[in-house]
Amino acid sequence: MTDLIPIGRFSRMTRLSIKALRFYDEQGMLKPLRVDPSSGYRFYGRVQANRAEAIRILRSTGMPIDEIREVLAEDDPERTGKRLAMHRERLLERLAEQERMLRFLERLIDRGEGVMPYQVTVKQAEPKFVAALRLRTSLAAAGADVQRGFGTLVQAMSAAGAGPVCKPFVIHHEVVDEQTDGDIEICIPVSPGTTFPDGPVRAVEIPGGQVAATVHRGPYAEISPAYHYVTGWIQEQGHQHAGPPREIYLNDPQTVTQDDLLTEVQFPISYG
Amino acid sequence: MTDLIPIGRFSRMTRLSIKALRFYDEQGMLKPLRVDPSSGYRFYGRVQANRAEAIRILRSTGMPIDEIREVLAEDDPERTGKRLAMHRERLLERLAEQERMLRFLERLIDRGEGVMPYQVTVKQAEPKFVAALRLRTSLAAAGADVQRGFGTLVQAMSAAGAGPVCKPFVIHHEVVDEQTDGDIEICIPVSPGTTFPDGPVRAVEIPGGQVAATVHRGPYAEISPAYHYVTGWIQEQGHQHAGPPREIYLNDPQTVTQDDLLTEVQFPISYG
DNA sequence: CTTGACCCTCCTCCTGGGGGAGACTCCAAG
DNA sequence: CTTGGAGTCTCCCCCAGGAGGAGGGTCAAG
Repeated sequence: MTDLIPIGRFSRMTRLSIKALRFYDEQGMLKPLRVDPSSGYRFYGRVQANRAEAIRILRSTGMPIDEIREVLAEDDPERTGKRLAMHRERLLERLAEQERMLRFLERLIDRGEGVMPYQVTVKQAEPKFVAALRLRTSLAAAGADVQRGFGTLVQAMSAAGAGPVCKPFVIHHEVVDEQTDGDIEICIPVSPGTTFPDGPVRAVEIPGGQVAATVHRGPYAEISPAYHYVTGWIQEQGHQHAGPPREIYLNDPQTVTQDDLLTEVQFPISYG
Repeated sequence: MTDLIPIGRFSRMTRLSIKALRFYDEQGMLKPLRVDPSSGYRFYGRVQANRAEAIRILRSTGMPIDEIREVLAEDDPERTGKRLAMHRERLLERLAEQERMLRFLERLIDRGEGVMPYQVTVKQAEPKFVAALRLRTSLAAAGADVQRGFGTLVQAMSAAGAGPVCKPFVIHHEVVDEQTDGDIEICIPVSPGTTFPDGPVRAVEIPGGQVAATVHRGPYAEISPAYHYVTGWIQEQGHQHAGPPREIYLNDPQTVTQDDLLTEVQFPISYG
């Protein structure tokens, strides 16, 4: 009646490996209906194939064992639903992440230029008169801080009756690492002579000069290769660094997608 | 000039953990420029940040270490492109797979009926006169075999001037397991009295009777829980199996998506 | 000279099992 | 009753891709 199924047949029924079944038993998430005390043989009931299948499906979505156990232990279907929804969110996030990386790979393939598709050019940067805001930030907070910084600048500029005359940029006076925060200066070019009342926003003249530059296309988070590429190039050429690097935002995150963002990285150099 | 960067700073530059860097060194995919022979200190060059970044990105898409090593060792950009494209294909496949599972989860959530959303009903199945084709198949080949079987049946029926009078179905005379193949009978109901010339297609009368039935919604590959659910239910109720189970295809894979496929699973029973 | 920040090697641990050794156990046929 | 083959048991080691920590050497600044 309540026929008992040995592990091999149960394995074939549920398409879970024998090893996996024993593992799930050990983990307490799928205990056999009966374990023969003398031989140690595991015997499952048909009813359990059900639960086994659920485990298989959840595992195949990458849900960790502990969580599956919890999900299956949940009586309240509503809470089960919530858990599944949470897992679904996580899956979606990972999916989106992977797709971003995938598109990055695609770009690499499309250009057919190997793994590091940057071209460094040397050019003469003009001196610029800017509205500037100087602050410290960490890599993690940089995105939000720069965003807010530009907001502050735009407000101050409109109060001073000035408009942007050229692309905005950021000067990295110190290296901004993962943890260590660093000193950066957020700049929007304005017409020379513009003045600002006392406050965080100042009018500054940024000197020009020879720069080594390259353009990064893609999400801002992926910009570091561009930096490394340029610094590597400078070293190879035997040039000297001659000032803090700048990032010039060639287009607007509001109007193009992350993947099409263009950021120019400029390093002032002097011929060694 | 060729400044040497100790592992900690290089780790911050590349956002690879120190552990990971040491591991990559050991694996021979990112050897430091110089290793102090007395202290064992690793020193990297700026140029290597480049390669490190590539490794980080490839790893974040889940590419295994060995493959990254090969990709980076490739000189020919075309072959590199090919490799990346292959990896991209694999990523896409996994992505699609995960999305399928995700939709399955979604269905579970939507119904809000817990993890196993099946309802078993008992009903009286009518006897059916069918064009039948009997063959052996394995779980792996079942999809294609059944597809072809229906093709053969339809041909024979049109040759005999008969049309389908009701939904097609398949009888599982033996359990079809992962490896072991089993005996199945593919059936399309036709008007009683239809005859077929000698050949694989025969006219058969399928007896009716009491059946326990449930409907599976979703890809055919995910149907096994329905089977387990019904057999479990039959056992709980104390009924007896009274014949091989049938699958009735309620809609057409040509006209609806995999996710909306409806398959009724019927087990003939007798009250124990 | 000391102190604290770095760095080294070596060891164990994690997840989710896979592979295999060596020993029982079960069932059916001879 | 025996024998053989298939099925099962436990136990141990292995995989990727590192993380975490122990115990000890190094380096530069104060």
